[in-house]
Amino acid sequence: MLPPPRGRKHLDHYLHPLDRLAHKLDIHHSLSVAEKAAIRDLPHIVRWREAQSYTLREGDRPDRCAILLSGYAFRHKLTGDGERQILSLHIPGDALDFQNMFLEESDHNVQMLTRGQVAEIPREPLEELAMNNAAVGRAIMIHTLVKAAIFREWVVNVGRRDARTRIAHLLCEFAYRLTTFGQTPTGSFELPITQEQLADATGLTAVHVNRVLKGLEADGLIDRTRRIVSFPDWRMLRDVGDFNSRYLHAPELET
Amino acid sequence: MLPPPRGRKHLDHYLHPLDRLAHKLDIHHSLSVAEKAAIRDLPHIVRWREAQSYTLREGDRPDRCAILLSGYAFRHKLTGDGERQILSLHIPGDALDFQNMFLEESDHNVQMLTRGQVAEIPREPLEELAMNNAAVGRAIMIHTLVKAAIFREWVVNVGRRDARTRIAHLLCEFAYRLTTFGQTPTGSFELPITQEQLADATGLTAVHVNRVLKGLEADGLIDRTRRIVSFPDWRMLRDVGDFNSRYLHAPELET
DNA sequence: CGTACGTTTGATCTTTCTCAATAATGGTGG
DNA sequence: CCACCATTATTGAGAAAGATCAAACGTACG
Repeated sequence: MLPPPRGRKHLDHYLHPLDRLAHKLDIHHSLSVAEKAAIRDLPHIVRWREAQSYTLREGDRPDRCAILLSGYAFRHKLTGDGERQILSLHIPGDALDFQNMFLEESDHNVQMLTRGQVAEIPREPLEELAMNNAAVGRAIMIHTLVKAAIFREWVVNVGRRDARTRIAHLLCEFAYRLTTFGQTPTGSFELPITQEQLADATGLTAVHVNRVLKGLEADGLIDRTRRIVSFPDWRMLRDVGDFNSRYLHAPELET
Repeated sequence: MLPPPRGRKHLDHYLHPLDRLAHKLDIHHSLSVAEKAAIRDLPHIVRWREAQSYTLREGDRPDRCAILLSGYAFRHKLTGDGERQILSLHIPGDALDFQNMFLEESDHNVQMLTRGQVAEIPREPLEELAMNNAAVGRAIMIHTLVKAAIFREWVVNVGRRDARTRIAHLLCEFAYRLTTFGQTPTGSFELPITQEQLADATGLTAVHVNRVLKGLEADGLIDRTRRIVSFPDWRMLRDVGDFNSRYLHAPELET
């Protein structure tokens, strides 16, 4: 699930871009072939985005919704002191801002974590489809509600868990979502994120994140190569991270 | 905005119960008279709920949605260690679980903070109205999105603000929501919440909350009488709490 | 091969937590 | 209205998780 190296052909090349979205919505609320086709037929533009580039900024009033097709993105907000809190991590197939269909002004930022592709759908036709096609509308509502459930779990994570548990939980969530919704084969997972970003996602400092990661590694819970993390023992990490997947409202994982 | 004393007539007596909901939805997305009437005509049962009683429990699969009519409620989740994190506070007119219309299993608990009334609407007719009446559907979507925006702000609050700012922010949010959506006259606000609940909402301990509250009081930012807090200087508290109302997507306040 | 960015480590400091005891408060029954 | 009980608030002392500061080390990439 790493972003494609520049210039190399990516698997996605063989899929229609919006199939990613249709597939993800379909997992929570199954859609007919016609409904999936209606999604695929939405007008859209596919763009490559560089790492760190902004998809959305606080205060913007965008007239389109972005769907992440490849690579990773994250959502964040800044405090008055300029401190950053990362609010969510996004994987291919995620809608980065369905919110824009209904709220005027964005209250947060969305930024690419890695290089990747984004499909931009104009607000109007997407909204029309959502309102006129009951199943699609329902699927979008469900997607939104699951995102809200994830925000709630993040409040718990940051508010009531210690550093080690917090980081383990974040890693578990990411792995779980990748396995359930992504094209990733089961087994090992990777996350190209800096320790500073990890700190901003967990409400810690980069220095402390570093120490916790080393601790998890020393205990055999994670393996690290550069900015990439993999998990040799899912079940153990899940226990350490106090991770229960109920809030993701997704099909159970085997493992 | 305190809950009505038992046995005394409450103002609400003179309103149709679901007007509260219609009014709140109307603020974010204006509804016609007919649309508001359609909401009012939804089948429902009004119940009194005692303080501390549960409206919804994690794991439940409810077949109705609850609307808070009077009193306050809160949403929370427990960690594996049994620690509680409060996720949101609710004021009259709030939908306590629109989520139930679309997701099977609840991933959190909702509990009454004070005694109050709740209207329960069966899932089916509510869902039907939402799907068939575009404006109502849109209004419900917006209500859901604003709730999600509030969860995001809570992640920021708990993740990246110090104790004093955190508590001041929570108080500001509550006051702002009451003023914007409630029937409360401007000026002073009250919140019947224990310090332990405040601690669970801010990711702190009750002891520390106590110290912070005394500090805020000593600095003239809040007044306290028993479990009730009021704010003599809104603007100052807003600055201390790093509070910016953008995320509430509500009309600006005068003050 | 030098620069910029990210990681690692040590030493020290602060906020916040923990534990424990005491004081208020609110509600209840008499 | 009063005494009693349970909950909540308050306060102090000590401990600890995590933050801060500062420096050294790696690595990627132009």
